[in-house]
Amino acid sequence: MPARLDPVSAKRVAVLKALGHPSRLLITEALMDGELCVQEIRDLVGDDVSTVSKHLSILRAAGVLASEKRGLNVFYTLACDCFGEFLKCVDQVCPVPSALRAAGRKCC
Amino acid sequence: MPARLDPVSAKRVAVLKALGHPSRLLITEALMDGELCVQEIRDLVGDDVSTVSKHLSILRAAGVLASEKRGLNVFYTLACDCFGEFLKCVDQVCPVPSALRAAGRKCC
DNA sequence: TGGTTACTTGGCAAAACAACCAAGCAGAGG
DNA sequence: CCTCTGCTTGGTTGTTTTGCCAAGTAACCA
Repeated sequence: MPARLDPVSAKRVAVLKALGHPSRLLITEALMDGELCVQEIRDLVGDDVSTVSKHLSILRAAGVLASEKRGLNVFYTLACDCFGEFLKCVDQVCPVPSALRAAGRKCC
Repeated sequence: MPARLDPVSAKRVAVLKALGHPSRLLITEALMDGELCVQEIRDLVGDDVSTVSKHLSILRAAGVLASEKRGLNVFYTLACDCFGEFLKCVDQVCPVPSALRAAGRKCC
């Protein structure tokens, strides 16, 4: 990575990298339906608890998730309500044939 | 990756992973100002041409970029006009203190 | 206090990724 | 035809990531 990255882009990379993993995206998508504790997330993705915990750390460090400890459990939630909108944006970054774009059709 | 991913999420992961690299994000951001050929991109990121070419392959495979050969040059462009909107969405997936969210303030 | 549950952290081996060099390939122009 | 430029592909090496096990920490309960 020779080129220096400005802080804004660096934060973007952190978020994108955090979400660019099958298990981590799955976790984040699941949290759109509400908070989950680590065990529930473990059942969802099927990995070892330690692996899940590390995934969650990465997502929290990137600012995607927030966590709250209640009793013995740690509950994870989306840090931002706009994640659904974000996913729509991801889906719109799509391979539209340039012919369509040249014809003035927008993909979003 | 034990849990099977549905095709939609798999595509999302590909896009997010492709953009979750400093050079690749830099390239994509630069293309918002218009098409660039490989040499120009090489000057931008400062990597070896072969490295740049591989980055571009990844971005094209993910559907983020499109390429067109004209003469000796290969020009790369954004596959979708909505990339600026996408970046806004990325920036909005932010670490807002839960206190703010609890108070009903939306981050986006 | 000791035990149990829930989670995190450290450490390690396997896998994936990144970046370089070298070689190959395709057009353009002698 | 040859050569040169622009880009891609193959190969190698070094780094990063991933995922498991084991050990450690924290909160609850008896």
